[in-house]
Amino acid sequence: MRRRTGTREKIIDAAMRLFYKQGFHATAVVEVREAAGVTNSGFFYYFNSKADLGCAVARRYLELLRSQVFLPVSRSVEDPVERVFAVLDGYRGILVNNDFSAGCPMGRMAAEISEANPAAVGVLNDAFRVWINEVKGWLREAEDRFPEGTNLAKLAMFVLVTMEGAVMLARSVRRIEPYDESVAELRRYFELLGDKTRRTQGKRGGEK
Amino acid sequence: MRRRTGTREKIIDAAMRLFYKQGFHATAVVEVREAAGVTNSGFFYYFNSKADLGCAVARRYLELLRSQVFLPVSRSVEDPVERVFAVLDGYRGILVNNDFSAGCPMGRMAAEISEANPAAVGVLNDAFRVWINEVKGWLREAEDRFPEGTNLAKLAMFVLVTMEGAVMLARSVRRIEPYDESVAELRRYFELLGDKTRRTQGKRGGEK
DNA sequence: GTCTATATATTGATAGAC
DNA sequence: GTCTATCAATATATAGAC
Repeated sequence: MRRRTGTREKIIDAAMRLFYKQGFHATAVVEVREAAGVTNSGFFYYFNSKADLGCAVARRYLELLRSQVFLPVSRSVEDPVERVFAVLDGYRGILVNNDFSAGCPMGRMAAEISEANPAAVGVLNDAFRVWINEVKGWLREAEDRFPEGTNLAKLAMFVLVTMEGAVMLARSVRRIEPYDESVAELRRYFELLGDKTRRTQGKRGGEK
Repeated sequence: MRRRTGTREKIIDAAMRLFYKQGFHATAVVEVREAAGVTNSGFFYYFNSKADLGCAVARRYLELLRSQVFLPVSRSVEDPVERVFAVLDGYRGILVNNDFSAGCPMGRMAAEISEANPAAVGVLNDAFRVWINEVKGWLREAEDRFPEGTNLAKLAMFVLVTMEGAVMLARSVRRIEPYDESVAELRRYFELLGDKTRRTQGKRGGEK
């Protein structure tokens, strides 16, 4: 892990923002280096290629997953199941705060570069694994609220899939409703599975 | 609606295939016109710009939705709820038949061009609406299998969201499991909502 | 309506001085 | 490690003959 200051970091930072708002292909290297205040050669001193930058950005997404997505929620929300929905609420915030031009950075990048940049895809897939695993861990903390034998890994993956699909649709129609309604359906699924949690309750949360 | 033969149609056809396998930005106009066997000027005689082509392709997706996705399933599957899952199985086929380089053409395009090409986005959003509406219609045929007051429009949208998210993840990891498991979770949700349909049954299907 | 030829702009990437 | 200058390739798009 590298220091957070420095030119290289500034480039990754700028790229990250541009990529998740405009997409990878739609963003030129020039835009990135201008946003970062770096000269052209400066850029290619730090990165061999645009694909290389893509990898670095993917790795940054993976890092930020813990510090920006999961850790804050872990600290602020006690109930494990409510943590899951708090994470989903975080992605909602990204949508509305960016006027629906950005959703899930990882999902957007994965949708766009799947085949062309195998290295970056590998990192993104690691990130998806981390995402699912974290949610699975929370669900396991509350496993007695789900039916015997419920596959929590698959359920966690389903949460990710719901989020990604909902983000895509909401972004396309530029309205939050598809997102909110999808989360509501997911919530209903959880309830039908037996989870009785409600936003204020937390009968077994936080025992970690 | 235009004739299916003719140069313009050949271009749209070629573009459609390239776009949903490589993406819109990653596909150059040259590739499209070469795949269509059309000269460069020939291309720009029929389309004002690449964005224009994007619109035409989106419109084609919308057309094909009825003829290629919903109509065949309507004819071959009797039970309305099973029709929904038969459609999902169709997208599964796209994934595996293209070795995970293609999933849902509409979803891929929507994820990529959201802001840059408002006209195409409009068409895609129409297509999403048609998709949801068709599924909603099927669910309504089986509405007595769901709890009183179930919002079938939202449920239909949730099916779309699940499919899109699952396609994205399966495409990224190049494995079918995330897709199959997501559909299984959706199936479980339907069961918990009260639907008792099974692949062979159809206790109330096809009364239309 | 299709061809050849070409324009123009932008792209990703390099060379070499300081 | 950062600068100026520049490359070669690719991109979208146009002109004008037939």
